[in-house]
Amino acid sequence: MFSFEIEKKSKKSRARAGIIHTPHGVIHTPAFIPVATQATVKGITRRQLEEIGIEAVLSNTYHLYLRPGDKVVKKLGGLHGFMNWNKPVFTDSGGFQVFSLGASIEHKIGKVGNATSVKKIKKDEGESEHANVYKSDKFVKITEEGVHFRSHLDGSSHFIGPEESMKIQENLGADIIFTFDECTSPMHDYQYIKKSMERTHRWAKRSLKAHSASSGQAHKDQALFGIVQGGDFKDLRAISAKFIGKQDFPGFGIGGSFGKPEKVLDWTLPFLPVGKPRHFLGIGLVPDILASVKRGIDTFDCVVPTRLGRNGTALTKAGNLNVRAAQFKLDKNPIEKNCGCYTCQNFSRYYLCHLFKANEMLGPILTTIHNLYFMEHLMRGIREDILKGKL
RNA sequence: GGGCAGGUGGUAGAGCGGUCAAUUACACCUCGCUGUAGACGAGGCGCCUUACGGCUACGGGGGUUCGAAUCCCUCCCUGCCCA
Repeated sequence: MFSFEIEKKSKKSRARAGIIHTPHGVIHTPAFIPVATQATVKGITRRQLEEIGIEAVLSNTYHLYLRPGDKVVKKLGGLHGFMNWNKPVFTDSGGFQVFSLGASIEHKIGKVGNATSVKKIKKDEGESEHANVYKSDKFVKITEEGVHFRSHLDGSSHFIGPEESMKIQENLGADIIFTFDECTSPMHDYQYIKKSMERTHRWAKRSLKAHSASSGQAHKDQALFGIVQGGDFKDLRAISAKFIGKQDFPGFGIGGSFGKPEKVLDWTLPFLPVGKPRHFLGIGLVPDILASVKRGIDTFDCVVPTRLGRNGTALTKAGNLNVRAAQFKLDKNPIEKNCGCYTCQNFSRYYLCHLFKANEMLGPILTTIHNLYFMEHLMRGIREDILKGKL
């Protein structure tokens, strides 16, 4: 049921335009896949996604396992039935949460490891929303078997290893699923990242084995992508790409890229089979996307367009636009001139500015619509360029 | 006319002799978000200064004190109650 067809390979770069076929329809690549962590692209309805032209979304194993529970989702028709979305769905394996609930917090760093996004974790005085549950306990403990988690919802203990992740993802029923991996922190040293990568390789084989062994029909329809790790080290990336690349995966994910993603791709993509799709996990800044497509990436997922939209920043060709800024209070222009999105066709900056100031939920909704439209049309433009031989 | 209670930074509201340019919240301003613990988070928010520091401020005026947003007197104003 799953297949990848390359329509055109660029002669100017390693870019390619293709079509991913899944049991729930096709994805024209290169494509941006919006993130729908909790079985919803935050603030956006299915109709709005369809109007924008979104062909697939990416949900999350960890979050849905905790709530409402993967078995509940299965009972209600899998993710497609549950969220009434009959187009392709990806699920991340929960591997990213090993990082975002683990090293990201321990190292007190933001997800790209830069000093400006340092998060202050207030653990003792119940000052933050999450503090009262966790106190000083760690959220994550990693062993060879898998990962012991503490739920961010109620503090309860859980375990997810490769086999569990596969089972949960089978229940969720996405079209494209990922191996259980550990996404390492940029703050980790070489030795740790090497050790972690090797463990991720063993987990990849276990994921593959569990996936192949499953007798469920839903599982048979799922394409399991292997994930390459290796941090910010050229040799580790090469080792990881070679190892994962030779396993019998129908596609691949490149994870753990922080900072300068192009570099990681240069170290990785040459070792992956050309004919299989490559998904760049978590990457979605516009310059990164252009550079990545040229290096042979087919799909991306990233929270940036939706999170920025929700937080009042609109994507434009001229860069980020802070819709909340006082300068837009009387600005009658749309977010972006000549933008065909619903938001720009109907509303001005002054209105969006007001919605955000007034804390009205329509502000995040409209800005998210615009940002997703911006991304979708960016990708369509890129695809056109590849097909026309311009990129 | 009498009796109470009050007048603090854009707003609400702490403080009740020094550690007060003044807790906190909201508002306001700026910025940040890369496989979503995120409709979140950070910083700023009297005036001058890059900073050190200086200046003016807790209704007005006067006083006590080494020192007052804090105590006293007086005036003005607000609210409630009684005439």
